[in-house]
Amino acid sequence: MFNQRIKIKELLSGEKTDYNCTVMGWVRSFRNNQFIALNDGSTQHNLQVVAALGLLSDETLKRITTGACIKATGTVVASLGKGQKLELKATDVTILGDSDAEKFPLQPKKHSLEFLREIAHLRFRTNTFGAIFRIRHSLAFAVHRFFNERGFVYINTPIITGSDAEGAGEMFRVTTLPLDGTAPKNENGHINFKEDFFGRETNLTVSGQLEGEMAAMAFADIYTFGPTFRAENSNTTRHLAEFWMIEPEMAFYDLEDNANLAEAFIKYIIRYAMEQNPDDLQFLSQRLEEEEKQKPQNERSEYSLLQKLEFVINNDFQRLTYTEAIDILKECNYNKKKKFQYLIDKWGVDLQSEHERYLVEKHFKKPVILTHYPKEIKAFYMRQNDDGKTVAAMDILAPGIGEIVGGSQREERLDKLVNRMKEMNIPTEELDWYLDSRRFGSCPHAGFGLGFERMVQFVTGMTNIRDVIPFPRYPKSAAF
RNA sequence: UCCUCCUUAGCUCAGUUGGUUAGAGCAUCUGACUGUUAAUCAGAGGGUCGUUGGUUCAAGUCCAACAGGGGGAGCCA
Repeated sequence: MFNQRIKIKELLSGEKTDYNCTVMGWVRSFRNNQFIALNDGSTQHNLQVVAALGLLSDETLKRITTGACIKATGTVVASLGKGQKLELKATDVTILGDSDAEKFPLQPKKHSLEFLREIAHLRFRTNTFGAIFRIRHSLAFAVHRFFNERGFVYINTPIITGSDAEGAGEMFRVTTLPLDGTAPKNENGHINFKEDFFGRETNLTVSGQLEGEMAAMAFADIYTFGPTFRAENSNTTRHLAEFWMIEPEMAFYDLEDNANLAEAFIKYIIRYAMEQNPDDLQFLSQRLEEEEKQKPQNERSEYSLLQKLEFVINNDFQRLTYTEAIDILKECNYNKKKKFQYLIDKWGVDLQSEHERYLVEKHFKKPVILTHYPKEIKAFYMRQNDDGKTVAAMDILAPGIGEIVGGSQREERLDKLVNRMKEMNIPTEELDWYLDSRRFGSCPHAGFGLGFERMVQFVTGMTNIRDVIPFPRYPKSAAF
């Protein structure tokens, strides 16, 4: 009966003392041959297990090492020491799993994030990653809660897709055909995918949006939350080859409704994490402040992580159009003094990250919702505005992260959609099923995609996206 | 993919203008101490200086290529 254990979070949050219980967890440090700092992942805090001198054999004492898994039974008492309110006065300590002190890579000291990334299978056992993944869980849970409260239907869109016409990025091929050159060929000498498992070319999904739109044409409000794959050779702190994306799609929403939902959604899940994980956020906030102290003064941020989150949930996001943004950028000192690597000279250019950062971090100092982009730099399915130049697109830019949401009102008018697809050389035959939604009961609708890891980055303050997903996948890396 | 920086003990780092036997803290091991908070004190072990090639009387130190990592850019969420 292992489940008679009490979780350390529950034990430490109680006011009650002088009762017997059993805890199980992993040793963080062992001081003075008496004091075991024990963590079971339920909370940031360790439980101090006190094994009185003489209670345990020398042989057992030697096996209580950093990383070892133990079971401790005893009495919960008010602590005599200063660092904690409660502690467990042990009557018995059993070793469940040894951890060779000479080989276990984690020590009771600070490790670099780079080193921990190399031992991703063990980094869950550190304070920092414990906090990150408990917060990640809360955010994921809050995603479902938010949409459920609003009557959205959770739709699972396919991970293996047949459509290769979305143009959302490079894709990973899915096939069971042999790679040694013996794959069946057709009369042109190309590989004959009719003989492949699915009888056609298939890939891992780059977005569930098109399928999501089909469901929105029946349930009105839906969302997806699943893994997404991009085979781009991106080596940055904000890209992964495998990441999780949330894509709501709403019938009877225009661009403004869409932006309102996105803003409310982001604030809701941040607030939920702040309520559920105050200790974890406090820890990460302090950790960042210490890191900031290493930096020169002018590079330090004005606000702590907690202050930043507080500010975001209590203030409106700044909304402006692409055209307004270009005007601001054109007139700003950075542009005039040629501090931008890419100078803003004319309407129609795509914004570089330096421009997005200027708007968000220097000019407005808050999250920004940019709308009405030129149609040339956006996807085919976005609704064309009456000016003939722009589409009803919407990007949300977050300080320190950049684009966290990309969305739009969708083009619901069949003729306009087909024309745009032809202009952009997107084969309409491949997406005939998608066009059916515009043939049969089409309606105004909108949606967006939110990169879950980028959201976790924003809330935890982690600067590298590889540190907010348990086992990151990126070019030349799929260990574990 | 491009630009840039880095690679010295298990970890974090120092190592002078190229010059004898490459150092520290933590970790590990041995011992001491025992209400400690990354416990403390004493001692010990631990290195193919990322790899390969080059320059030189002499390379951890200079040069080149490759590998791995960080940061930035592009692609985007």
